[in-house]
Amino acid sequence: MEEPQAIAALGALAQETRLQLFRMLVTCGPDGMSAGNIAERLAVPPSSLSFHLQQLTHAGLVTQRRLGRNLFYAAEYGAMNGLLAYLTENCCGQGASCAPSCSPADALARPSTKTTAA
Amino acid sequence: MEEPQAIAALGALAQETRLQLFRMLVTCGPDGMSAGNIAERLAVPPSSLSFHLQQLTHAGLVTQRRLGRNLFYAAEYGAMNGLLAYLTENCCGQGASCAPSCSPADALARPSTKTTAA
DNA sequence: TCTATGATTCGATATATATAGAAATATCGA
DNA sequence: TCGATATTTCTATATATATCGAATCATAGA
Repeated sequence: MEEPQAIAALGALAQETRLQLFRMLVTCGPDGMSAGNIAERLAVPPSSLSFHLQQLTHAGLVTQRRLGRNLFYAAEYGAMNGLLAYLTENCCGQGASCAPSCSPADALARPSTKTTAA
Repeated sequence: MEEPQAIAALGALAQETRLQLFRMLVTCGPDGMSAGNIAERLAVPPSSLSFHLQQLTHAGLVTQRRLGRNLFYAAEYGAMNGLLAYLTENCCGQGASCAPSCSPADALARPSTKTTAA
């Protein structure tokens, strides 16, 4: 992950509603959750939610998928994995051996992303 | 680390100047760097730098220490460690075994902080 | 105490972000 | 095609953040 992407991801998560939203999507797994369902659970007006979903999507942290009338949003585990890798590499001094890797969930979600992230 | 602290840390790092600043401090080690030195290296006006240092300090990511006329700022490895732990725990599904821990640098910088951070 | 230096705080301004109602768009089922 | 539902986009507004010159504060040395 490059610096601009890392900044985008950090900024996307640095907000209460979005952090809670992302955490919820993470627990939901790859199938994700519909926008309406999210709005209800988080008690956020639809238009506000849409704004936050857009922020997360633009940062590459969530993906969108339509199912009938519903739009399902799911956590992009690879992006979070990449962010963790970036932070770990830039926080632990130069030659330190820090083990980041979110491998279980990463493998669950998308095994191919792992190479690009680091 | 709790959610509000995590949000503060994420927000503090979600800015180009501050991310670069923090990365620089990380490479500097526990001794840190004087404000003037930072300002020169990052080519940022003193007042602007002061603002960013305040943001990072308030988020607990850096510490301040006076040496004569100079104020030295150093990376707080424990805070970054805590952030990584928080993100890892909230990104990797529920029961996944993700190893975050920035232990080498944490030990290098301040072995006592480890208990408070997590 | 006076002056120079290092750094912050103040103040003003520009820009970005967050909130949310209203209108528009997309899809489904009848 | 029409109405109902799901969701977004538009629009306005409030709030927060970023920038940086000028003024202020803190320390050291003469």
